[in-house]
Amino acid sequence: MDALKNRRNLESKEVGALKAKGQDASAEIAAMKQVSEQIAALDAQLREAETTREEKLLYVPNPPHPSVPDGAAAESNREVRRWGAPPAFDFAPKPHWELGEKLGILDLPRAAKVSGSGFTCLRGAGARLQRALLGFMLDLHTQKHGYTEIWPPVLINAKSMTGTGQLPKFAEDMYALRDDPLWLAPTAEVPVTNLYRDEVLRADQLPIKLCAYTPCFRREAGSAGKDTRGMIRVHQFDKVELVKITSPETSSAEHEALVRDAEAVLQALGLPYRVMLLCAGDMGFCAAKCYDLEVWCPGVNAWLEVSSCSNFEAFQARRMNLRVKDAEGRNRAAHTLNGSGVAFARLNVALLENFQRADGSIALPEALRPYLDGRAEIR
RNA sequence: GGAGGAGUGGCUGAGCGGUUGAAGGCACCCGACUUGAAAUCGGGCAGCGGGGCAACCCGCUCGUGAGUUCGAAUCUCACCUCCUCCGCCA
Repeated sequence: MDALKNRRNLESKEVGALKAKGQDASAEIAAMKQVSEQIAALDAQLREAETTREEKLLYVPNPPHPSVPDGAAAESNREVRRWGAPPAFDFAPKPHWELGEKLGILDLPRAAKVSGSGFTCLRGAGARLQRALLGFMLDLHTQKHGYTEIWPPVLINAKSMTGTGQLPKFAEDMYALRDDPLWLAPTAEVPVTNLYRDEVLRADQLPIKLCAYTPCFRREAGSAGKDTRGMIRVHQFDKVELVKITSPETSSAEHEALVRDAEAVLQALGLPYRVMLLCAGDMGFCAAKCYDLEVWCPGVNAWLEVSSCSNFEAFQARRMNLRVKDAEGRNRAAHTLNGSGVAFARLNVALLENFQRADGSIALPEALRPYLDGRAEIR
């Protein structure tokens, strides 16, 4: 193939030289025409084979990191550590939907009227609390953890969705627009990581640490009937996301640090949680290793996932052609990581259920008060 | 949405069918001059993939993709992005 192309290149130059001298080159031209036809045929074959191969590769999941435990489902996840103690109540703790409704801060019936089931509407102090959480989390990550704040688009094209691994396999999990080839972001991971798609980064730019607040949209296809009450599993929720782009050498350490950054949110709010290392079977398609942060929610009597911190290693970087130039000047796939820091909906659940009092009012954590004009409770 | 214009190396900017992978400038690197620096002068300097111990060699790349041609940065078509003006609009 390359040899044929080489011949065409060389002899075409000769044709040019002959013509420049005013000589006849029709014999050479005829020969080259044949060569060009051969090249075109081979080229088409090669392209087709490569396209087929790449399409198939897009469906191959990321192999788990060696430190990931075996196992098919959540039962095999390993608890790594636990922080805080579940609160002791001298009354029966209520679930968040009862608390929220009584306080007039959560209006699920009207949200269903506007959009449908699986949507929430917060009101008054509930809405105000979101604004406080947003400021609190972003300040924590930008001021204490060294992340740069990003405010990205949330309507996403197919290339970006493929880059982070949502497409082509998970198209049915996402909302698509009817008239434009765009998708609603299921997580800020997509727009934020894809900011660097098709780039070659210098080692001295790394690690890149970004955080972003965005709404997130998920169809939750296939999870019908699960967690249908309240605001545990909804189609639209808000999230502060942490994203890192690192060299292959440092991604593992950066992953651990990212988990700690997410934990810092829960610690500052005083919410009891545990860190779970997911087993191979419970991890997503893209991750090489993943920790979940699960916060204790006494009202629903369950540990709820408020953050999922993944190291994708080179998986996403290869899909999005994101590379790092190493010391020898070679380009290698970067490593990408992300984790929620943290998701709002379930955080609300945790705040309401953990800090509820017998009379149905809610005590607000100290750390949030500067963001709430000093307010200490919702009642 | 309508009408125009533009996309070339890290940046800028020429080229508009035939040794052009691409002039010039800036930036950068090496060297000379200098006590040092600046200025000046000389030299070097695109990326990706493949082959070789190496000197080097080959292929691809001028927004993307198709096409015309023996040969395309240069011609044709489609798409994408950006800019200007009009309309609409938070």
